[in-house]
Amino acid sequence: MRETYTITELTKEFGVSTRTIRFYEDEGLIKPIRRGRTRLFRPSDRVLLRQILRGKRLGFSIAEIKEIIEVYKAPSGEEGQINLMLARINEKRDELEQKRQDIEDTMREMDEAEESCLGRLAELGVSQ
Amino acid sequence: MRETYTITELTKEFGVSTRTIRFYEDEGLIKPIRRGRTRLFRPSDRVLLRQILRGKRLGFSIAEIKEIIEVYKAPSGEEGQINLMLARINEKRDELEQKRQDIEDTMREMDEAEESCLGRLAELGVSQ
DNA sequence: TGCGCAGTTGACTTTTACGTAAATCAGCGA
DNA sequence: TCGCTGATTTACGTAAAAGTCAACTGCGCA
Repeated sequence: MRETYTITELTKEFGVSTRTIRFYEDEGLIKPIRRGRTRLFRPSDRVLLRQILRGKRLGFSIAEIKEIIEVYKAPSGEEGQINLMLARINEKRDELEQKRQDIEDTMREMDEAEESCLGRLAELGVSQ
Repeated sequence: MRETYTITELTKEFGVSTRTIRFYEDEGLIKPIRRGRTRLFRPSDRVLLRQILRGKRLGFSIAEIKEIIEVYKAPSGEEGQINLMLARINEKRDELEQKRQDIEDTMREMDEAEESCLGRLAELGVSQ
């Protein structure tokens, strides 16, 4: 496992711009360490970036992704805090479940559209 | 099944503003009929609106949702057109599959976070 | 017939998530 | 020491997806 990554290494690996990565830092999503002025990304920053991009693909806003990332972090040991965190986890799970359902529904309609296309192709094949 | 719906009926049912619905019309996603100047939405428009909002929840842009809606519509009978449509369907399916995978991954991490929380709660319970 | 309400149009504004450009800096190989 | 390469900071720009506001219209009804 590498110690650190430069910003351009990460842009190449994930297909995003330096601007994007710095923007996520500004938003408080990642906190790379510095050597002088230049950023050095640890493996944990890389994991975070992967999670951020995953969240983006699912249509979560930066604010929502921030919330999700907060959830991943272990909460401070206090009982109230932990229960609050458990509640948040369930909220996020519900949102994900909704998205999962949306995907299933869309997939089903794709299947129907495909069937219809194949049916039409068959007709054309027969009539030729 | 109702014949038509007014715009406010749909805003209430789907929790969106009239501006939003008119915006989707401007973008060519729905084409309600008119009685004079006022819009009348048929059941098919309502179905379209449902599909649009589903697409939005999944993080598709209006342009992408437009593409998906095009896919639902049966293509013109020509063979080339139908094959093109089949290719598009598979593209969209791949995107959905990616999202599905992203959901699974996020769900798993949620589970881990929950485990960790429950573990901490157990520790607290024991030590009391 | 006058009022209020629901609907429409058009223009301007806002928020989010970056893109882009300019100026600056730090290391390093010739 | 020069110049290049890659990184940084600051600031302005922008596209998408609506929000907001103002002015107008038509209709049911008291």
